[in-house]
Order: sequence, then structure tokens, then C-alpha cells
Amino acid sequence: MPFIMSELNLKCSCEQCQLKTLFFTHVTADELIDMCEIKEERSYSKGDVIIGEGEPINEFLYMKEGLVKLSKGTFEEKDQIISFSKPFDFVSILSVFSSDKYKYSVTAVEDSVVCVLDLDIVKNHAQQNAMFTMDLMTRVSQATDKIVLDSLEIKRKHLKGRVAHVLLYFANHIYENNEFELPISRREIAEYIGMTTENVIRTLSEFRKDKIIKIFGKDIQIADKKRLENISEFG
Amino acid sequence: MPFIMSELNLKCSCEQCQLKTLFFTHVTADELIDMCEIKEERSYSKGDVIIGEGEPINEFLYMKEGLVKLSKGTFEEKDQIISFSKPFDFVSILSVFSSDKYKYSVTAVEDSVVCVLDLDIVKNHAQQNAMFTMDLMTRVSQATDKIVLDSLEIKRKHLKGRVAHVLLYFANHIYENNEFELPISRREIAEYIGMTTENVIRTLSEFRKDKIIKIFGKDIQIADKKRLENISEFG
DNA sequence: AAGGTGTTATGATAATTATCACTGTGTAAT
DNA sequence: ATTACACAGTGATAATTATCATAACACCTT
Repeated sequence: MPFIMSELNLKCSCEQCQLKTLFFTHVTADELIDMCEIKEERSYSKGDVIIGEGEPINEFLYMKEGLVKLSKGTFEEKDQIISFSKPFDFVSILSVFSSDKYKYSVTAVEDSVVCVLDLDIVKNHAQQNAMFTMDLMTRVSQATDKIVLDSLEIKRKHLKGRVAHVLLYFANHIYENNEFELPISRREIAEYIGMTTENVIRTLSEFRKDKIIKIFGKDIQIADKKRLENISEFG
Repeated sequence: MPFIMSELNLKCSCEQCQLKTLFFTHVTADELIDMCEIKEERSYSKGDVIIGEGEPINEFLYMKEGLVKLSKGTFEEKDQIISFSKPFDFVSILSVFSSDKYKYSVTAVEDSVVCVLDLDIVKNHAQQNAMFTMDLMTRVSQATDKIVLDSLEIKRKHLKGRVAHVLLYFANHIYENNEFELPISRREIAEYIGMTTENVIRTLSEFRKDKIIKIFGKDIQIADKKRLENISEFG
């Protein structure tokens, strides 16, 4: 086992890789090396489109570094942002097992590195190894669950609550820090929470005037977290 | 095989049962009979709570007859309706494979019959039969995909568009008829589309005045579908 | 250096939606 | 029969949010 592990680490060295864990737990060592051999890492710059809506699905994507957004275009020019994926999340949660074409786009909002596996190979493993598939399904379900819950959360709030929600989301779940650089524009926040850009900006300004946050361009510092949480919950 | 099938039909006689298909396609005949033996059918009256939010998950539910709503309570008394499940849908799509407690409630909005399987037994099959699990995952993904897509659709529309969307949803996807009895109250429509009850009522009245629909209490007749579709799409 | 483009920002006004208030209506419970 | 209660409906008003206009600024491109 130790030998195998060091072998693996040559190709799959990411400590926290859930994908590796998933394979390692359920797949024989030989197959595992195989997966690490065939996986490809792709780097993207902020703004790059990783997956375009409507493209055929033939790969399985996994976040290694950075941050991406999942979005859907409307018949107007406005996009709707569905969710964000950070390292060790499956990017390919939606559509991959339910359709042959992506129903959403994936775009890098930070410089990102993505692990790419051929989908047929993943499906092959899945068809042969039930425990692996069970585990995969659990993770897919958890991810979609989060999306649905988050969407409900946002839906029941007003403008201010929604903006507060987004700020807390980045602080708590993405950066784990009350001070961070916003990876997205005000317009993208608006697309995420379903409000207009102007109102997002106005709300941020208001939070600044009320000394709840400090703003230096894209840099945000949460100064009064209690109050922000209160606005998110009840405002 | 013919013998087996007739055996099965004694216990699992529903022609269109996807659950049976799922088991039948991937599980040996013996196991299949087993599943049909152990499944339990439960009947509920309109208004009955089938699953309460927070309850432990130990069963797998499948719709045989009727219509149920999936909803989540908020800290206020207002509920949020997430989706509806009709015959041959999995009710247990959300949470079942991602949590040990239901994050949502399931309530009958019509008299309903639900097929119930012990979740451990389903999971056992899933852990032993990869093709079965793959298939299950595909269906689970398709169901959650629909929920996310529907939620985005509703989100990008205004009041009138949302009400039109709901009417078309029931006409096209649930009843497959332009005339139907609304299974839910105006308040529940409001909880589904995230607007107030008064505004839902007002909008329905307006549609009636504009001769787009006819209303006789709960009975709705879509009189001008083109216009309703137009409102749903652009209004 | 000049021009174009996108982002942030703010104000005034219009549109949309919520809230409150009140009226029925039907139905279940006592 | 009478109360209670949820539901349907309508109007007036308040609150919320969108739209339009304008400006400053950064960042490309040429």
C-alpha cells in the first residue's frame, strides 16, 4: 500500500482531492493509477469560458484551483448565475448524468485549474463499481441539494438581505475570511441574486455608509458581521 | 420470462411504473419479485403530510397516483413550494442520498398513492448493482435538473409571467389539458412563485378580464393559450 | 494621446409588488 | 344556529425595485 500511494502521488498529488479519494476508496489500485494517468489538468484565466451552454458533454470536470461560476443565458442578454464551484467541488454536477448537452455554462471567475476525466471512463467505472457510483451519487446529490437550498434562501429575501447573503457566502464559504477580494463584478452579483446592477451597487454603498462593510474597489472588508448576518436573515 | 412477468404483475401491476422498470432492467428476476413483495402502498388524502421536514430518512418514495408538493418552511409562517411530483416521479429525489434527515416536507395536494420501499433495501441493491445505481443516478439527476431549471425560469419572470407559467405548467405537464381543476390554493401558487396571495388573485382576475382564462372557483380553462404563452415568455 | 468599452456610482422617476383593510363565501366544528 | 376559520376577491396606499440618465474612472486598443 505505501508503495502504491507514493506511485500515485507522482500523478495525483493533491492532498484534499475528493476525486482521488472517491476512486481510491472504491477502485482497485491498478485502476486508480489508471485514472491518475489519464486525468488531464487544464488551466484557465479569469473570464475564460470553460464550458459553453449547449456543448456536448464528454468530460467530467473537477475543481483543483480557483473559482468558477455556473450560469445560464436567457433570451435577453442577461445571464443568470446558478452557483459557484470552488476547489474539491465537482463542476459537472448538473447535466452530466442527465443530458448529453450542457444546459449551463461554466466560466472562470478566478484563474482556475480543473481536473478533466473522460466521461466515458468515469461512466465505465460507475457501471462496474456500484460502491463507487453510490458514493458519486451521494456527492452529486449533496451538491444539487446545496444549490436548491441556496436558491430558496435567496428567493425569500429582499434586496438588502440578498446582498448580505452574497457577502457572507464569499466570506464564510469561499474565502473563510471577513476580508476578501470580490471575484465578481456588481453586475454578476446582480445576476446571481436576481436584482439589477444599480441596486446592488446602491445597497453596497448603503452598507458602507452604515459602516457594516468597507469597500476599496473589489476589496471588501466586513466590519460588522453581526449586523450583516442580521440583515441577511431578516432583511 | 412470461411466467415471471405474470408473477410480477400480481404484486406490481402498474403499467408505467418506472421503479419496476428500473429494478427489472438491472436486477435479477428473483430480486425483482422480492422488491415487489416488500413494497408497500400508502394512500393519502388531499392535505395529508406525507413527510415532515426534519424527519429521519429511512424510506424511498415513489408516486403511483395523485399529486404532491415539496415544500420548505421558513422561520416565518410562510412556506416555500419547491416542486410538484406526479405519478411515476421519484418523490425522494432531494435529500435521500445526501442527508439522513429530510430538508423538505412532502404534502398531498390531491388524494395520492405512494409506493414505499425501505431505503436500506434500495441502497443495498444500489451498492451491489452498479448499472441499477447508474440508472437511478441518471433519473435523480434529471429530476433535480428540472427543479433547478424551473426555478431559474420563474426567477427571471415578473408576476404575470410567473402566474402564466404556473397555469401552463399544470395544463401541459400535470393535466395535459387546457381545462383543469387547480389542485392548490391561490396562496400555494403564491408560495410556489414567490409572490403574495393578493397579487396572484389579482393577476388571475386580470387574465379573466382579458379573456385569457375562464375561472370557476378552482376550475381553470385556458381560453387563449397563445397569449398566455406569450405572457409567460416575455411578461 | 485619443477613443472605445466596461465598471462603479448616484439621482430622479416610473413601474412593480407588498401591505393593510375590508367584504364575501363556503365549510367544518360545537 | 352560530362561531370559527381558511379561502377568494377588491381597493387604497406604502414599500420596494427597475429604469433611465449622467458622470467618473480604469483599462484596453490603435
